[in-house]
Amino acid sequence: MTTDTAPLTHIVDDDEAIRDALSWLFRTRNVPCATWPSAEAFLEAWQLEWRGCIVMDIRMQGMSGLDCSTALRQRGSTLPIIFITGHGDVPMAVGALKRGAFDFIEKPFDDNALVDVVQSALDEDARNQARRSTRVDVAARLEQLTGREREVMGLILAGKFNKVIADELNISMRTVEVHRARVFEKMGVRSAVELAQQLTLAGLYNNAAPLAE
Amino acid sequence: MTTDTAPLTHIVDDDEAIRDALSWLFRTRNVPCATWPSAEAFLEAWQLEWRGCIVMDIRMQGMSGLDCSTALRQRGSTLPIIFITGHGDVPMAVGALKRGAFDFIEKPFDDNALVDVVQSALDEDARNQARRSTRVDVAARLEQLTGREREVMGLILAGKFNKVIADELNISMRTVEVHRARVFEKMGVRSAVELAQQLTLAGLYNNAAPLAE
DNA sequence: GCCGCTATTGTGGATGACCGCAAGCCTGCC
DNA sequence: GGCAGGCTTGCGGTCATCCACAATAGCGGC
Repeated sequence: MTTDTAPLTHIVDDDEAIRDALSWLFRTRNVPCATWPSAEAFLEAWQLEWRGCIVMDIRMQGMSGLDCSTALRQRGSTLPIIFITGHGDVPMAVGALKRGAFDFIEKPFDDNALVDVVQSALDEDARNQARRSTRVDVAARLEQLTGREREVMGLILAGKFNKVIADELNISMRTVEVHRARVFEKMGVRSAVELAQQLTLAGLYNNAAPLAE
Repeated sequence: MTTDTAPLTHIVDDDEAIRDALSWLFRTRNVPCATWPSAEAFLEAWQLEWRGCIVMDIRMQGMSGLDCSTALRQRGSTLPIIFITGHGDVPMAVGALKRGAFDFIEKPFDDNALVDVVQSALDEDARNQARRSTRVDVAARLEQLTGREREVMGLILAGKFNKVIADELNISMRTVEVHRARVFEKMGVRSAVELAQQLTLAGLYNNAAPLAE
């Protein structure tokens, strides 16, 4: 549980000279970083909890940077990725960005510009972190619910009265009350309003209440 | 109120030959389109309600495509913009995409590819439309609320009891009830739960209820 | 068989939400 | 001055929610 989740800038490049240069650059600017000699090495070590950003060459021996980013996204990573390339073209850059890359920089690059970009990538990751952690938290709470409780919760969020819920589930009102109380307890809220806010905010329950009239 | 809101693909280019070619291409593919000889002309005619997408040359006489997109965004347009360029470079493409462009295509382009991109841009606009219209709708309803009603609504969304709200506002419970009813009525909901969902979904009220424990 | 978890139900009471009816006060506008 | 709109309040009643106390029952695991 003592996982190191401090933001880290990951340098992924198969060229040792570049790795060293970037590493030196970031360290002198007080940006904590780590280096990886290949996409494969990084992918293997990568953990979902990692924060920070990735500075990766797009063309490498073995797995390409683009494929690496695809693999990361599939595994749920949201780390901002900054691609670096020596022989990039417009379609490649467009493709990378449309797939969610944070930036795409050509070599040779300006040291200050790169550090600035990394900084804003770190900022973005920090911002994402807040949202993500509430979502994870809410999802964990949802996991604790029993089937019946989830069922009742759905009907509560549909704005139905306990009486109606009881009818629909063919159980007594009292039972609904019990489930309702458990749902509130497990979800850590004290009212249906808070419950609705929490789930809607986390994007885990889009009831999309139709507007009247 | 009979504004024409049918999706339209706007071609903005100062080269008449290109306009004609694109116009012909889209028409033969059953993609309704309109042409504009300059960014200025388009900007002047543009209406917030317009739907569809924009295919625009990035380099034109007078205002550039990039500046035009900036102007459009400032005025609230969310129309997807596809840039076309004959002399683009990577930084230009990256800049355009990071500012929200939908795509960035180099000349010469493949007809089929362009039509595909336009199609997906139109799809995206249609998707956005749903979200936007509910947000606009909710915003309009919020406008109708009186100051006091907004105040009460805030406390309702904070999950407080009428009694507490009455205390905090130094008014009677009955008054709170009246405001509460008016809020529900004007917002077109029938319960606090629906209210919370509607506002949270529209992103117009982020109460960010803190998780317990 | 006992334990833990889940689902179920009842009674009765306290508290809160919602509503119709009625009405007083103040402000800005014609 | 009258009128509209907003803010205020009281009364009395209905309906819904929440909760403590109490209890039954099925299911899977030790």
